[in-house]
Amino acid sequence: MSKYDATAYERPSVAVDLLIFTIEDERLKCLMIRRKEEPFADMLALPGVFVGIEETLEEAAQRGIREEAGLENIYFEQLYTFGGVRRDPRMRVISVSYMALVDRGMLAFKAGERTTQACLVDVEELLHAEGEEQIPVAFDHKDIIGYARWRLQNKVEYTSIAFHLVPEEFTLPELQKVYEILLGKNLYKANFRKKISDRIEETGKMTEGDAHRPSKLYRLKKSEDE
Amino acid sequence: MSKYDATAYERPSVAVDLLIFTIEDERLKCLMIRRKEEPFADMLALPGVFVGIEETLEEAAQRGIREEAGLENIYFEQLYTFGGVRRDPRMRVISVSYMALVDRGMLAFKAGERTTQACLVDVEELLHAEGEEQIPVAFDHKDIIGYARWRLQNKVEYTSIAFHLVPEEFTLPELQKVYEILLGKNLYKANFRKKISDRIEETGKMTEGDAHRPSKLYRLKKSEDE
DNA sequence: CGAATAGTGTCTATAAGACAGTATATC
DNA sequence: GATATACTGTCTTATAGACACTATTCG
Repeated sequence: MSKYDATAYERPSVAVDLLIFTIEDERLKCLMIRRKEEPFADMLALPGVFVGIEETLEEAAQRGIREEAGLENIYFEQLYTFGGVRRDPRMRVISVSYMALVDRGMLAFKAGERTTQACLVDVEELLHAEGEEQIPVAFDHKDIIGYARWRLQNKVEYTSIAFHLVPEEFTLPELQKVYEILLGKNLYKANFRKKISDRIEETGKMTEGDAHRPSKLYRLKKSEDE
Repeated sequence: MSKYDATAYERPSVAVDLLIFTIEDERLKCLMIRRKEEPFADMLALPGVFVGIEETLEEAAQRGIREEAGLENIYFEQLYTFGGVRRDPRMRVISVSYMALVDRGMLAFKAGERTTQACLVDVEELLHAEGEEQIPVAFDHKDIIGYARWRLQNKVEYTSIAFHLVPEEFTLPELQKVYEILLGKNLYKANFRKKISDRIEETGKMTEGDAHRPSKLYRLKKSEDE
């Protein structure tokens, strides 16, 4: 670091790309934007912002989440930094990706609706569709989503990250469904409950109005988390 | 991304900082450089290079490892990207950190010796020394090392990352010692062997010349790893 | 043979997995 | 009572942890 004068070098642009995940209709979805301009016009892309010279990476991510999704104070974490030379055909852009998780109820727009630009894209479809059905994705954003999907699956197993995808008060069947979606497999009720029992506490409330036995509402216990 | 013209913005510099870890004298050590210039003159710092405009992050990391440690083809992985606004008092520098692991035998310089600039610093000492004994570290590099230390401890538990810290052919007592150093606790021989038995294979060779029972030499089995 | 380190067998405790049963709403 | 979903008990299996024992080299 000491032997180079950075001012003499041509500098790349630094951007923050955002992966805002949620669960909708029992599917994992990612917030994406339909591009209006070249390159990749009319294709789907991750929302992102350039990092201001007086702004930390976290601040840039937070700003992006606010500007692109209208969200404040949601959970997010740095994912990975992508630095391929020709990721963006216009110029060199290094992209620090941040992954955010949010309960569907926090998102402003309604199911199916596409706001001016933003829409929720089914992650498995996007990643695994073949041939005709393949969804065109701009830049290297499909790779980024694939990496995030992988990390999410891993982190579900050893952290409480899944709790960010349900409301503050949730039922166990609801939470279990989120785990099943992220893990891609079904779980046994009894075992699931044993596993998470020490991370939750009862609210005293119950669900109402369903044509079957009501469910207890829980919340995440204080301490730990990630 | 589409609504901004990045060329209009002032751009940060992008550097790669390198954490090159090894085991020496049964201690985890990190390769560091004594700075000769301000800021932080005479303090220890992580080696690093600026990312060239036609160079991927991985290429920059690889180049740094070659230039600063004389190493080729060693294991490394991206760690985290640090983007605080005043990390470097001279200018805005965003640093993508890479963590490399190498067997002590691969490093050119001898124990205790300090090459022109490079030396091996005891990680626990650097992180936990208090008051008088505290080791002055430049920039936010102590935080970076602390983060790497934490990640290393986690990854030891669920990956084969520790194998990069021993020679290609190693004994189980030797490998166990590395695990103990990274985990910060002692392990039972029998249990350790059970746990890793399916990741290793015998070479057929044994250690020689010690005043006690010789030890079998193993190598990492193909497949998996991380 | 003693010192030193390498290597193994086995019991116990804890967690993961599977499945069957009971409970409580609405209609 | 039928249906639908919530919830619980318990057996089995796999894995982690603790400890005692045997093995092989040198001097």
